[in-house]
Amino acid sequence: MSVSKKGRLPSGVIRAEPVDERAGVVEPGKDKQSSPKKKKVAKRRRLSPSEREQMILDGATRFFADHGFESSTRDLAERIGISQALLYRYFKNKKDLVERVYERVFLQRWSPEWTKVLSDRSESVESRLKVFYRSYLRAINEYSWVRIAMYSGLAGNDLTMRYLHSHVEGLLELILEEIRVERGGGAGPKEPLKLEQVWMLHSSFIHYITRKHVYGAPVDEDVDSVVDLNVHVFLYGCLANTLA
Amino acid sequence: MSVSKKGRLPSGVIRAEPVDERAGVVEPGKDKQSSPKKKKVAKRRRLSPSEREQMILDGATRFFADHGFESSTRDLAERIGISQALLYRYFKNKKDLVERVYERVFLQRWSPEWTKVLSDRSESVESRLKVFYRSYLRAINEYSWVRIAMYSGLAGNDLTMRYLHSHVEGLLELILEEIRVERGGGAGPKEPLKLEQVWMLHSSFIHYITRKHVYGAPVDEDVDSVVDLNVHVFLYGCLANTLA
DNA sequence: ACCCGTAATGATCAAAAGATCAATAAAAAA
DNA sequence: TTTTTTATTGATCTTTTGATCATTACGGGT
Repeated sequence: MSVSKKGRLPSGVIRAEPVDERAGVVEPGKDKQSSPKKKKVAKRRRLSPSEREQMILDGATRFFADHGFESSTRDLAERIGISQALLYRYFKNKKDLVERVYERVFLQRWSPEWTKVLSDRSESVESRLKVFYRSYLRAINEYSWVRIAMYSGLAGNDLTMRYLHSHVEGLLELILEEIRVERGGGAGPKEPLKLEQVWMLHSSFIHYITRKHVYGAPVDEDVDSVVDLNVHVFLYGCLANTLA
Repeated sequence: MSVSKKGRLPSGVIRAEPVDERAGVVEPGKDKQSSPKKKKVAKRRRLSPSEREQMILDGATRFFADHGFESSTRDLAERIGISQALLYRYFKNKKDLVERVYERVFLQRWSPEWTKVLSDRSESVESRLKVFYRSYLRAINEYSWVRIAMYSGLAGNDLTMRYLHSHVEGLLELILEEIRVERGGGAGPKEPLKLEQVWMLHSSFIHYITRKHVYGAPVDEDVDSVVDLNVHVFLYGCLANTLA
């Protein structure tokens, strides 16, 4: 199943981050013929290896986010505006390119600040959670991230899954602990708060960006207010549940 | 990128519903040779067209859920235990087969009861929500459903997205209305409950099954208690938020 | 303006994958 | 049993796709 030349995006998906095709290639005065057919006659451009590599990674990230990692290198090359052969000068093979895209998308997007924010007991847990999730969503509420995370999850990519899990789970355990501490020695808890409950809050945000970027659904675009509301509802719900 | 013969499942994914390979083919007395190599020498079996079609659809559903719709018809045929050519006797082409899988997975799994349950004002909203979500999860908390929904969402399948959306959104609006009614003329609401809030509850369940079936993460397996807890937390959280 | 190193490409190959069809062989009909 | 029907398959065709390489031509250095 190949990707047709035009209409590359799945119909129905609202592109959250429009990116012009042939990203990076500027090409000012190019009107040889007014192209009766849509034949690309782009003149060959030489870039420094590092520039070209970045351009390819950018294009590949977006392209794979759109169509998944099973799409062909030919379509990818066309999308970037280079020859297919060139891909293999910069990447050993397709698998290698895919790995690089994974890294690029995931490993760069984690802020060590988050642990600090969540641990800062001079602020209320509610406040900390709001700050954290605003920041967290600013980091991951992005077309390529969401879709590639989903594609790689479905593909069972070990690196991705291990990464997503250990890291996220760590934060959630921290959150759990902080809530417990703030509840403190109050009236005896009816039930101890469980990790699965913290997942409830987290899930609401993950699925929020999934609806937006995977299902192309219309969502409340005011991310911050969604964060504040969900955190608030969650905390007070927990209060009602864990206290007598 | 083909699917290797052994180890078809993405490593790391915990199969929630183990299904034996070559589903449906029983083959009682088949010990011609004790197969020095894993060469399939299965004797040719004739089934009625309807039986065979079902078998193919079953196999395809599971197979595509595992590996996505880009996987080859050859691997699919091998998995089912038939020749690749046979697929094309029952389905015009691959696209056609995929469509049938979509239908099978989605269109059959909606219960008209849900609207009734949610509308029954002789019960509390909390009780109704718990009953509904227990039933809803029993319907969709299933490996094939979750993964195919995700694959088709990523692919931008129109049918799927329209289906998921209009249907689900309808239920959520109903829930929203019922909560508003139950809140009724109490102390003036601080803020009117918004649909995005109901999504918070819904999301927690969707992501719960996504963690399980897409990311292969360990989750609290007691679905009913997760439902009860999340519904409870959500409702009391809303109460705190919408009432003065 | 002219080299020349190398970025970039077109041509090409082999394997994979969708699709077709004549030949085969179960199972029902005779 | 023999015949008939048609479900099933192996062989094969075409297209797609990952990957390679000799050739081309851009642009910095002189």
